[in-house]
Amino acid sequence: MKDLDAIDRRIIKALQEDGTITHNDLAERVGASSASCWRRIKALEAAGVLGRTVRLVNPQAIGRGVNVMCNVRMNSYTLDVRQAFEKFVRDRAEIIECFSMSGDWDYLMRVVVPDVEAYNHFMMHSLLNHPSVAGASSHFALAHTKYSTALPV
Amino acid sequence: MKDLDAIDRRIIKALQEDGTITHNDLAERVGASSASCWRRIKALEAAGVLGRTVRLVNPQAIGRGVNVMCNVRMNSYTLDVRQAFEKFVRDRAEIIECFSMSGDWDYLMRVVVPDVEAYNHFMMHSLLNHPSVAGASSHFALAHTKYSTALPV
DNA sequence: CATGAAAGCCATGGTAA
DNA sequence: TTACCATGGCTTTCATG
Repeated sequence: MKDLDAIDRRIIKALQEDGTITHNDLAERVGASSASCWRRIKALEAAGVLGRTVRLVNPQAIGRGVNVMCNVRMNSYTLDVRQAFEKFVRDRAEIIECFSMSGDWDYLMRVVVPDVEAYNHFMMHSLLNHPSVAGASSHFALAHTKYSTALPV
Repeated sequence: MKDLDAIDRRIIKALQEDGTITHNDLAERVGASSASCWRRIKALEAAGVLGRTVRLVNPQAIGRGVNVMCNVRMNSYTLDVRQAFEKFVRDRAEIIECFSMSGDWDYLMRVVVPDVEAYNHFMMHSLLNHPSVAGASSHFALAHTKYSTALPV
């Protein structure tokens, strides 16, 4: 973990908000020269702090407005059972996020689908058919109150 | 909701993976001309399909590697109580995502913190002190199995 | 040693045919 | 769709504190 000064933090903050900002605008915003920003960005990339630049898409606009939180329990805890499930998770594009959890359930996933029927299909034909899965419990989101990709710095 | 042809879908897919791709590379990848890509992107932006371009940051590298899922229950269901809570959520940078939920709890939040102690502080001094909040239940993530910002198209 | 100023190259976005 | 052009951003150099 790299230690960051105030200007590094401001650079990270700006790039998390807008990945298209030019070095000149960035320089003005963070109070450094454009060349200095360039060098700092390179260093932050090399240190693994800054990752990919991605374009965000409006879920409603492409008919993926329904979010479901799905808790999953494994039917055993051997490495291969878990790895098989994690491969399944990686391969399914509708599973946006997945966490291995402490507590009553083994995994928590966020699944995006067009509608309830599509979720039913996902559950019945994909998830619950998977040999690693012992059970699942789903909760539908009523609204997406907040969504951010920016971590506090 | 705009209807998309195959090329639109490929453009969205590419931009979700790499927001820095040039129109020329994009054109080659999706099988259209660069000018055509440019026009389609403009139209997708105007239709609200394509949103911001953001830079992703490695949570571990900046000391925000601990994810906690926090279920929250309101102490009443009037509009102002909910709005006060949602403002709180927006204002706290460590709350990355928040959903209004069906089921036993009213909200589900993902909170990123440096360590367990910081989460304790967040709970005791911020969340549980909030006048809208009746109770909360937290679950720690052991691993971030999958994280994607790309919706299926 | 890192920074800021300056300048050139080149790739890119935008346009016209 | 293809070709072109001008804009401006990226990258390097160099002097400075």
